[in-house]
Amino acid sequence: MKTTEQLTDSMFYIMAALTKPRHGYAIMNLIEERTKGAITIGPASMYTIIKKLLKQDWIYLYDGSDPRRKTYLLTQKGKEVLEADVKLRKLMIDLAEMGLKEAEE
Amino acid sequence: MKTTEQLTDSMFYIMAALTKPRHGYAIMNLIEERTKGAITIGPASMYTIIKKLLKQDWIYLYDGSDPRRKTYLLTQKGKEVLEADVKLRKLMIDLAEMGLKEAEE
DNA sequence: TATGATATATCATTTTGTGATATATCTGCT
DNA sequence: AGCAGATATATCACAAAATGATATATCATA
Repeated sequence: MKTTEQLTDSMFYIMAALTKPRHGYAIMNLIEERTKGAITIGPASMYTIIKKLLKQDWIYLYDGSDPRRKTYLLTQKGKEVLEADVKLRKLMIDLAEMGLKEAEE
Repeated sequence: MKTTEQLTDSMFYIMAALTKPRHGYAIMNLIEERTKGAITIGPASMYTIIKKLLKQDWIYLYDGSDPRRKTYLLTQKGKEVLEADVKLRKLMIDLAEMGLKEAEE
């Protein structure tokens, strides 16, 4: 799938959680809670993706004073990328729903 | 990312197009058109994923009489999987939007 | 003082996605 | 008739992404 700059699902979920400063472990729990366990991101994925997001400058280390609780936050650029992604995702969801409705008739 | 049975983005896009009988090439074009080129799925991804969806019984060969135009359609199971996925995706989008709104204040 | 929760990290493997390429038909143009 | 470009499917070899397993260390509490 090629896009202007589309996020993978995991990236999306993590970035969606980083509109507020949070650390990796908190994000994992947040996602699990909010989706009632339907979506789980384990530590391997979590920290791998955080690294990637840092490299892209979509998130930054908000508070690293305590190495056991490093919080991250979206950069301006990251916020924009997330916003654009939300739009695209909404579009595809609308289309899927339209199709599903039709299919029921 | 572990989920009950979460679709990857590409799977989602393709399945969303298969609420009506369509063949691979048509799906590629449809996705490109509908997203104004923002999302592109090339032939390699397309036919690889179709195979996978067939194996999962989420789609089936709707009309294979013309080998140059094989149309596929969601199975009942596939429809259910897609519906569940739409719900999850909507949930995460809502959360992302909520966060983004907060972040602007 | 042991147990479970909190927290981060990485390696090796698996899973997923894709660029390149091949093949063949069909349509419209000259 | 001959050719170009669109239509359509397919696969291989590689790249990118995600993850299970594992390791490490701290903190709370029973």
